[in-house]
Amino acid sequence: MKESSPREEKEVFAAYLAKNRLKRSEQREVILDTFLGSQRHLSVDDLLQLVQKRRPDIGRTTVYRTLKLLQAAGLAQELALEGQTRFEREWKREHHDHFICRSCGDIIEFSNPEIERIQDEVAAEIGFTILGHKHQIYGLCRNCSSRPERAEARR
Amino acid sequence: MKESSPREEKEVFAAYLAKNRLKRSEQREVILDTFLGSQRHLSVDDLLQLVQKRRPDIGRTTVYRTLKLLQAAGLAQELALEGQTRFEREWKREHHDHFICRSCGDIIEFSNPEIERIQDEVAAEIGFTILGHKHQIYGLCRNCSSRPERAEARR
DNA sequence: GTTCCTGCAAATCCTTTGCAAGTTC
DNA sequence: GAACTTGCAAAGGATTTGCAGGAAC
Repeated sequence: MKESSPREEKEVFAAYLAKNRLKRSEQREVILDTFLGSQRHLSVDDLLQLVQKRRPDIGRTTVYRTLKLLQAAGLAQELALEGQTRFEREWKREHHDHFICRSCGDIIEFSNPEIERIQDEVAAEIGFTILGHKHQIYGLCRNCSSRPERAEARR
Repeated sequence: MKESSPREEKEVFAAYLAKNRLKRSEQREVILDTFLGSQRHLSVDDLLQLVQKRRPDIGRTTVYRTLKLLQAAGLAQELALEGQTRFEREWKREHHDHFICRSCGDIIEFSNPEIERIQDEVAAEIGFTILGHKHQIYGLCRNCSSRPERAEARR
């Protein structure tokens, strides 16, 4: 499980900006820092709130725009869940998919080489070239499974 | 591969309406008919256009509302794709997932018991109760794979 | 200085909702 | 007639865009 350091990701971002003749800015730095500082699956609002704790004057628009840059730079990945959008770190992370708890909202990552392999086989059978995939499993996490009656109460 | 007849689905819808003390209407009939008449994966716009060929006075709002009813009745299922929403028939259809061609937009269904089985295993390992899942594989279909240069041109 | 950024407000896109008029039971 | 439906217009929520002022190079 190789995790890259935030340091490396900051360099990648700097390189990305340079290559595209874009400029660094205080805002972009704060947003990237905040994003890297949270290991969670953040919504734009989550990120905005965290960012504004440090710099209340940073606007939502800039967060949206910076997230686009992070995606283009390969640092962030968008997760389109039922009804909501989240972002997670992507740099040097192994591919993985997600379990999503419908009760508490928890997101659990998983990866299974078997599934990937079968996927490739099925694709090969129909001559399909895979560029990416989304595999989300919805249900109740362990905690919420054991408290079905009050599941919603656990936020 | 057991396919139910439109007839059966119409009865199911009628029963659903009756059970919920809702009323039948010309509009609902036309929308359901049109929906059943197309074996494709329809967007709301697709459906609206088809519906309006028959009854130009049926509004988009009614299509939205009727689709909700069809989902509630178990006749339609929403497919949340990257950036767009589609609807497909659900009644008595076996569970399946989708390949989506990013070039021509074609949607190919597939199902693989192996994958489902592994999925269940992985879920069991972490005590997760599966309620549903979404497995979408994006890429290029056979046709578009073989014409990479002009892929976008194929609509 | 020129080019790029930022935040705001306004614009989009997709979907839902309020409401008055029309239908179904 | 009471209850439900419809279509329109308006409202919502999420995301993008135009633009004038501000920062980076």
